[in-house]
Amino acid sequence: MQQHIQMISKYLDSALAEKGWEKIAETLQEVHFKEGDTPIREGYYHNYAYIILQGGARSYYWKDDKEVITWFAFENDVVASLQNYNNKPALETVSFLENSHCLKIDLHKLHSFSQTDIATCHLINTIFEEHITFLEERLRLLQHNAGIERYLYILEKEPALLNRIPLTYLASYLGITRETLSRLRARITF
Amino acid sequence: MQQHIQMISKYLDSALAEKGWEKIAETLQEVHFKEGDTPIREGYYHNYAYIILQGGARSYYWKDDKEVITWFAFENDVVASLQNYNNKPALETVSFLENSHCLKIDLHKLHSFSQTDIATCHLINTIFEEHITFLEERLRLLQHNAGIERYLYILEKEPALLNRIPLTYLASYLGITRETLSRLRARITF
DNA sequence: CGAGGCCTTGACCGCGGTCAATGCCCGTGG
DNA sequence: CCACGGGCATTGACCGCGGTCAAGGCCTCG
Repeated sequence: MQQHIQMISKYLDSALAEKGWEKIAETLQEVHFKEGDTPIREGYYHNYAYIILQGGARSYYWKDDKEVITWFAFENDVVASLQNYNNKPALETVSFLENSHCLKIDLHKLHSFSQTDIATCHLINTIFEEHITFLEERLRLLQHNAGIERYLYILEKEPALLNRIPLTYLASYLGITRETLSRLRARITF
Repeated sequence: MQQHIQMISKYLDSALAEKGWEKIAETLQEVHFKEGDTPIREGYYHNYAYIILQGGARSYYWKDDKEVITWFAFENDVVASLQNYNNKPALETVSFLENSHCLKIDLHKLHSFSQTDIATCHLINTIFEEHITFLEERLRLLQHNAGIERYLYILEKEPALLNRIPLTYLASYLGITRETLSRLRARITF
């Protein structure tokens, strides 16, 4: 199980320092997903979160008849629905982009550990905080920036993303159409 | 001090059930702000959060030479900078919209209580969770909705907002210009 | 009564959405 | 080995939403 803890490299430093992962790490199980697998579905309850050891996933919801992508997750990221954690149906669908290798976290156990184990409670705090930082940065990007600035932001901050996802997904993530993204890219190249 | 706890009505039910507020409540102090007071400033450290008992505030940052408003807070809302909580300079400025009456929370104490007191740790979890829900809803609003839909959302979900803030602020909050908001409103009225 | 803050309205135009056609890459099957 | 089809990206034509700049109206306060 120590091996699992070592794999959770992203939260390792802060969490192990307070022995935060030890309790939940004992319950972790390794699982594999294939490209296209969709463990978490909008409107449904799902009792697990996942840490991606190898692979990638995306989260999206349906607006009118189109998918709107809200995030991507890759190695060392946590994949979960906050609603599921609170015993409610998910608001988004999570689908794997690649064949993936994950650690499975039981949400009921995590929730109940956090009631009595302060280290687990801190662990959740850390994950929440990181998610808030991500969301606030994303809101800054979307609230008052033109399409070109949104794309340049990805080029600068997440260039690796371009090699792992279709541009159609990136466009949705940036809140623009695939055609507009295509034109923005053409503008930059020449 | 029990009086303070009773005033924190928004988090009272869940928090008091686990005695979450008791430790930090002993350190709360009542403070008053005047319209225009700006306790939290972009780039600066500020050691307090506030619960608004009466009044209102807004948070914003500077983009180019314009203010971009990220949230409003009124009665029973918590006003704080997550960066300040983590001992870093604030990313946003918080300014009071009205003469306000607040409870002041010492962030250092809150942080240190949360290290040993699991109830305080849960309290922070609750506040973080609520903030995540707020941010995710806001991202849905901004990522793939036209101006008119954004305004209609406020009309439906937060109609009281219209009576307390200038339309210029609302426009910024919705990610559009004041002129566009004005035209949208004209379209709806007739 | 004048000044300033806030909202509205007008003219103009560029960004970005929609619809449709075309190009490119690659896997599959004849 | 080549031909076809499907998935994805690009490009074009068109146009409406929303940004910018500027002017004008309304209300409040000094």
